[in-house]
Amino acid sequence: MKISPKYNASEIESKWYDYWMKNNYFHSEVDEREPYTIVIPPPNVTGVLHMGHMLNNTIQDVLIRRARLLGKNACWVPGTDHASIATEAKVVAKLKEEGINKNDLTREEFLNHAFEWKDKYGGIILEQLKKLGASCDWERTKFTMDDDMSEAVIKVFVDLYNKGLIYRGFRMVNWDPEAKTTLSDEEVIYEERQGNLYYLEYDIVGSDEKVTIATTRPETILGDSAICINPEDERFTHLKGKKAIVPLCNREIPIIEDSYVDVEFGTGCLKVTPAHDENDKVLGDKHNLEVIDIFNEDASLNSFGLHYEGKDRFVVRKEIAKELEEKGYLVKVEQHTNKVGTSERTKAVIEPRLSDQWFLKMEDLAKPAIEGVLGEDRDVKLYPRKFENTYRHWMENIRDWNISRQLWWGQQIPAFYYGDGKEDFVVAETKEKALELAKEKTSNANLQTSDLRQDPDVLDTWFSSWLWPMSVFDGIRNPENEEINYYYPTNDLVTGPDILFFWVARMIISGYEYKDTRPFENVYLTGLVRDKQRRKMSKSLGNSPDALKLIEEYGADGVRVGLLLSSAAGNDLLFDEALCQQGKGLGNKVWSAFYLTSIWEVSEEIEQPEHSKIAIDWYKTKLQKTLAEIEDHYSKYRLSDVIMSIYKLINDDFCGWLLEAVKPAYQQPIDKKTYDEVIAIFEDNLKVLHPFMPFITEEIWQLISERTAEEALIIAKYPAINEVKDSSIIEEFDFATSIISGIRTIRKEKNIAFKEVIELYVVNNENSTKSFDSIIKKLVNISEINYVQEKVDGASFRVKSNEYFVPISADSINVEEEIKKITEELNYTEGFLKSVQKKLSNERFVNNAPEQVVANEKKKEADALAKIETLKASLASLE
RNA sequence: GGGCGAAUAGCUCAGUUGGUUCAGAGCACUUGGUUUACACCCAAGGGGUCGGGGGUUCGAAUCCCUCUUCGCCCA
Repeated sequence: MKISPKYNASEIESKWYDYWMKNNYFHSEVDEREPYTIVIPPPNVTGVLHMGHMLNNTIQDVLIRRARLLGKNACWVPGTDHASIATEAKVVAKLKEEGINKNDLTREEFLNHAFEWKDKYGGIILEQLKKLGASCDWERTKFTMDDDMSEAVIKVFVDLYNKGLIYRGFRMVNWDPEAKTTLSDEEVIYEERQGNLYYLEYDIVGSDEKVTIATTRPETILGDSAICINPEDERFTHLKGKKAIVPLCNREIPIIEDSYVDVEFGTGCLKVTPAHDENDKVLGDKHNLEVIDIFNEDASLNSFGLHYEGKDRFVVRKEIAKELEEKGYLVKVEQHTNKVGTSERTKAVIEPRLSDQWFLKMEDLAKPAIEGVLGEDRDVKLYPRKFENTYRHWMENIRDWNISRQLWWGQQIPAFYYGDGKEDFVVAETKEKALELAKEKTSNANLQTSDLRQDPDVLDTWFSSWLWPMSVFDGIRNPENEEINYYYPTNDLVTGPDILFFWVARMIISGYEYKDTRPFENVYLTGLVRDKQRRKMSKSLGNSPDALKLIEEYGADGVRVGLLLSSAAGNDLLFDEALCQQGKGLGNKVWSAFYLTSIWEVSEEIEQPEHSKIAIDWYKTKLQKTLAEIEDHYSKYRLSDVIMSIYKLINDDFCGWLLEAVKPAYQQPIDKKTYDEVIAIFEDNLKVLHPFMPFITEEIWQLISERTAEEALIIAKYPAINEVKDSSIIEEFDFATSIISGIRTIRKEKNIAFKEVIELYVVNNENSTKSFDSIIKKLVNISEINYVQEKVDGASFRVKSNEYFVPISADSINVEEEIKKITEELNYTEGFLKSVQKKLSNERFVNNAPEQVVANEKKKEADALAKIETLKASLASLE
């Protein structure tokens, strides 16, 4: 068959993806083989592919394809996440564009719009993953709001409630005034903001004294319920037991004492606003203070805001500062930098707010998950291990999880209210069951479903995704079904460290709670993808390359290799398109090597030449050694080292040395034995490379010979890995390459063209093997290698104590230069010898160092001595 | 403010129990090379006080102390 000398990625990639799909290689069914399972971290249903996904999913695909080649039953479950806040925000924005206000819609109408949106844009990202080559089992695609998935979520909620782990609490929560919802602590991003520190004077009741406090939020004085001083602080002793008057609203508030107050900060005197600050809330509870909430749900002021009622908090901050100044309460204003919590989704400044929420008690649930990861047997292993510390810190300080969200998009909380009392509700999977429970609880047999009002809030998205590894196999609803028993626990999880707590830790918690086992064995935490300036890639910066364009330009194979080349687990990846170029370069290299073999004419007539036989023997050993190395890297999840090893194997060893060694002269045929062996070796290389570059390897595999569907590369058998017992051939080969390098250097220095045949003379002090002579002769165009006892006139170089000579015409020999070169080498070697001997003459070294180390130093000494002999002899003959 | 981690070549990073991987890889750079598979190529080469200082040791990139700078998480 005629092979094109150039490789065209885009045509070939879609061809093979279709072929794999058609033959159903990605699909997995329960069978007798060992399973290998990965569940995808479900991307947001409305998301588009970005660099982080590309990295993530390439890693997963490498692991899955490798498992497939190793003969395991590989199952990669794809899917998407309903991402309640993000998706609802997008739908609200889209409706707004159409002139529709969410508040004018019923819940049902809104959800119809949302599902319409989801059906239209949902899953685009999964289509994009196909372009990358992701070999997911698409028949298993799940969505966190599929009916069965939602059922599982509700079932778990009810179960946890019945176990007494879910409770309703009036708590300080993070309130997003723009989305009008609570956020979990993890969804709040703290940003450093430049603000002001306002120093305000409060009058003291019944005296002319005043007290000055410092605050960053003057608008909250209207919610003040105390002034707090440190009991140790002598500056304020005189205020103990007195009362202060809040400016503007003229309310009297007590002056309390608590050691919580930092005497160094501000004036050492604190105003307490329990409704609007978490620490103040704690103080308030302790000292039994009044709670005065001055905000509406959009963070504008309510009636406690006096004449500021209805105005936004930031407007009020400016205006009230002005009023306070005019009325003489404002002493001074200082510049002050503080950390402000903002919403991850809407970017709005979050407001601590007291509200009714649902919470999950975490402390006891977390215990098995702490033991699982940090216990001695490391039931769940994190890669890289440095994240164990972060995990420990979080898990040991875990707080109850606020699982309710004031949204419509998501699983509605299955709590049903039948009255106005705080405890007038029941929790059940369906309204019918709820009615029964409510009848029981109230002893009112006349209750109707219409008397029940379901809690309007939905559950936090993570409350559905924490079940993901179980629920995709229906393990919650049917805990003993065949699939969950076969595929669960899954093997590897690949995700970013930014969701170690949001998601990974919670899956581990739910796994131990509901299956009494880990959800996965290994967690590979990838780094974040950053640009060359180390900035996080983001839409707003516009520094994220278009993923699909990259694939178009470099091919999916090239992009995959490019991404993995520089991404050690847990390290951020500084993305540079040049890496994709390197990936594409490897593809070209492989293709071009294949093209070379395709144009050879094969002859059964000729014998296998010596140089081919040796080169093939060497490569086979080298391959075994590299396979073992690769195995080791895989076991440590060091994929960038795996691809680097493969890169060097193919680029340097296979193309650079083996093919050069066996390549017949121009337009000469190659012997059949060598050809067959080279092709077999090529096939092994393709198998090793396949997980990283699935497309080009399958293409070449199928071009090498006609294959049936059962013989496709994607399901081929990975090369056997045998222990290398004798690696002397590799050492001998390395010695030969040093000789080849030496000759190349001489050719370059002396301007001897490659096509000019030269002779080589050797003084073989090392008594090194001659078996590589044929290869040396071929690779550096030498007519004859002559073994001699004495130095020969010409250019020279040394490998260990061996000396090599290339005779050249007398006028191009510069004796002085030769002497200088040899003298330098001699000086260096003598210096080296001296340091070695110094070590060896140190009694404490010889007595304390391990035998192996001492023996090695002795060998270094002997080698150096031999080399010095050679160099001195050379010098003597030149002078 | 609390916790965790990092600093090695121009860049990105390896370097496991202190000595056989001990100063390394890839990229970038410099120089030379194309009738012979690949210029998306090949070859040769330069380049680092292992962040600073101190200590332990026969021996330190590696262990300890300290300082500096940076990153991440949490409050």
